[in-house]
Amino acid sequence: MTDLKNFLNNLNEKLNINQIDAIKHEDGPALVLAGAGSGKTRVLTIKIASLIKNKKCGTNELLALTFTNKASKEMIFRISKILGSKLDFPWMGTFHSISYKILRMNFELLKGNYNSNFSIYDPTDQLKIIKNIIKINDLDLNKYEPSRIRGKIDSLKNSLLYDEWEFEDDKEEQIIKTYQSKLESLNAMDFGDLILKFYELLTINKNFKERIQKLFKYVFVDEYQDTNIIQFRLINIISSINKNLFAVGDEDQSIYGWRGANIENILQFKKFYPETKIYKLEQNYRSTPQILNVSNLLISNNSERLEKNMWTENVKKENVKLWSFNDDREEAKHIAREIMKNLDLYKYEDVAVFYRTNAQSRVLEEELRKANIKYKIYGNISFYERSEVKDCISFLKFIVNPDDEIAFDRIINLPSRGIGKKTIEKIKKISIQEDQNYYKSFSYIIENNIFSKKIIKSLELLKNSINNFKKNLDEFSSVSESFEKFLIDLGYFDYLKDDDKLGNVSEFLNYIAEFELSSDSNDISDFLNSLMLSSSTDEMVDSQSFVTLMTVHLSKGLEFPCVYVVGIEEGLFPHSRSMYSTSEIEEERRLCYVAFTRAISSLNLSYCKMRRMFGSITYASMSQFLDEIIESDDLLEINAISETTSNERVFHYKFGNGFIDTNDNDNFEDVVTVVFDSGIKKKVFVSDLEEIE
DNA sequence: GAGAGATGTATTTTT
DNA sequence: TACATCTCTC
Repeated sequence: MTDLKNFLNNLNEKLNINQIDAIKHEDGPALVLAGAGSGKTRVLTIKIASLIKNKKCGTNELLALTFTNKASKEMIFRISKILGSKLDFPWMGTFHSISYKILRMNFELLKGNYNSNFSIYDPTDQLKIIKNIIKINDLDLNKYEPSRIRGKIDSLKNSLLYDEWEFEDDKEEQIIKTYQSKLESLNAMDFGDLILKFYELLTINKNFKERIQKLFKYVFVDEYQDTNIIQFRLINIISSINKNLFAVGDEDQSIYGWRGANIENILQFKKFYPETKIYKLEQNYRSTPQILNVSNLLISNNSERLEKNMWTENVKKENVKLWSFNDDREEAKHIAREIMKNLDLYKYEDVAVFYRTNAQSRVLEEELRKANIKYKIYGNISFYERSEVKDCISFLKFIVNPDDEIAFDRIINLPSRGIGKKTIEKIKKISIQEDQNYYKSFSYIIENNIFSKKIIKSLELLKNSINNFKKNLDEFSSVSESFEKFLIDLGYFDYLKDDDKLGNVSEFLNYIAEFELSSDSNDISDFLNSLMLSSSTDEMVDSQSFVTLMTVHLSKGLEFPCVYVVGIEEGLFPHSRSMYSTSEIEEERRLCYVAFTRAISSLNLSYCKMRRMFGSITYASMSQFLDEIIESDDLLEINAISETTSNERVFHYKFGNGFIDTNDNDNFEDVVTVVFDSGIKKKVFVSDLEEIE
C-alpha cells in the first residue's frame, strides 16, 4: 500500500478523491462508473501503471480489452508515459484482435480444418457467401434477404443462441448452417467467430481454460456498457479464478444495442458479481456548466440507468444555443457562416459537426466547400474498403490462404485475362473433385491441359506470379517489395491507370513496409488480419486544421471546443426506425447525450422544418429530446427568421440592429435587404439575422 | 465475357 | 439524389 501511495505522490497528474479510490482498489471485481469527461482513461491507465510499477503483475499477465484499436493504442501510450518507458503489453487490445491472437496461437485446438493462416471475413465478405448460398440453392433473394440473414448470424453468435435457436423455417436454417460450414471449409472466420471460437475453446477444453485463467491475473474492460452477451461470458470465465475484473463504463453512453451490446451487463453488474465494489466518477472536467446541465436534463428522462450525478467546477460560458431553420440548406449555410464568424474563438480543428445519418453530410459538405472551410468527413469509406486496396488484400489473402473462395473470386480474373463465369465454376468443381485448394488445382489444370490454350496461359501467369512472389520473399524477405513485383508481373498497375488508385496502392505498399518495420514479424497473415480488424477512425489525424464532420456514433470518446448537432428532428433523431419501443428511444436519447457531452465550451443545436431526403422533401417537427430541454435556463432558443416581412426589427452579428426593407429571395438563397440603424442598406443572409422582440 | 443501361434502395456500424 | 448491383445485349 505504501508503494502505491509513493507511486501516486510521484505522479504529475492531479486526481480527485474518487479517482484515487478507484485506483487504490485492490483485488476482487470492481465497476467504475465513469461519466462523460470524468477522466476514466486517466484512472484506467494509472491503475495499470501502478500494478506494473509495484510488480503486482507482469505486462504479459494483464488482459485489457477495448472496443477500438485507437483506445488500446492510446492506453499503451499513456501507460508508457507514466512509467517513463515504452512497454509491450501483448494482451492489451480489442476483443477481436486479442481473440485472433489467441486463436492463432492455439489453432490446432480448433475443430474443423483450420490452420494458422485462416482468413478473417468482413461484413461484405459475409454477404457474398450468403448470397452465393441462396443462389446455389435456388431460393428467393427477397424472402431470404442476405443482409437480414447476416444480422441473424451475427446475433446468434454474439448472444450464444446458435444451438437453441428456432429458425423461421427449414430453408433459413439450411442457409445459416451452410454458411457456417462453408466458412470452416474456406479456412475463414467472420468477426463473430473470432470471439465465439475463443469462447468455445474456453468451454470445451479444460486445459486451455485453466491456462488462460491462470495467465491473466488482472482483467480490465473499457466501455463495459457496450459488451454483448458472449463478451460478458468470456470475461466472466477468464476472470473467475483470480477474480480481478476491473470494468469501466457509463450506462448513459451505451449506443450499440442494435449491434448486440447488452446494457444489462452494466446495469446488473452487482448482481453478477455480488462482491463488487462500485466507484463513481461524477466530476466532469470537460464541459461548461450549461452544457452539462442541459445534458443531465436530457438523460434524466431515461429509466435504464444507475444512480449517477455529473457535476463540474468549470466556469460558466455561453448558454447552449438552439436554432430552428426552414430547411437543411439554411442550417448548413448558417453553420458555415458561424464557423467563419467565430474563427478568432474556434479554429477549424476546434469545431465538429455531428449528425444522425451519413446522408446528412452532403449539404453540409457543399456549404462548407462554398465557404472555403477545410473539413474532413469521417466514416464514409475506410482506406481498406477502396476497391484497389481490397484487390491487393485479396491477392495476399489468396496467396496466404488458397482455400479463401472470396479472395479467389475477386482475383482469379484480375486484371481481366479472359476467365469468366463458366471457367470459374469449372475450376471450383475441379477443386472439389480433386479435394485440393484453388492454388493446387491450377497446377492440376495446367498439367492435364483441361482448358483452352488462352485460359491455360492465363492461369499459368497467375500461378507463376504467385511462385515468384514466394521465391522473392525468401530471397529479399521484404513483403512490400516482393508484392510490388507481383503486381507488376500481373500487369495490375497498367490495368489501374487512375492516379488516385495508383496512389492508394503505393500507400498500401507503404503500410506493409511499415508493418514489417514496426512489428517483429513479416508474417502476411498477421498483417492482413490487423488490417481487417482496423477501422476508419483509427487513422484519425488530429492537430490538423479542418472541421470534423461525423455521425454521432463515431463521436463517442472525442471532445471538441465547439460542437454543432444538426437535424434534431422527430423521425431523424430519434430515428423513425428506432421509435418502436421505450428502450429504443432510450438508446437514441443516450446517443443524443453522447453528442451533447462532446462539447467543451460551445454547444449549438438545430432542427429544420423541412429537409430534402433522397430527392424528395420531408417535413418534421422538433425532436422530443429538444422538448425535454427547452425549458432549461441554460438554453437559448433562437429562431432564424424564415418568413420575413418588411419593417421587421432584426439583429445582424456584424451590422447591428435594423429593419427589413425588401425580401429578395433569389434561387432559394434567402437574402433580404436590411436598412441598419447605422444608415447602411445591405443585402444579407436571412440566417445571419435574429428576430428582435 | 464485357460494358451499357435499368433497377432498387437508402440508420447507426467500435471489429 | 446517388449509388451499387443486376440484367441485358452485343
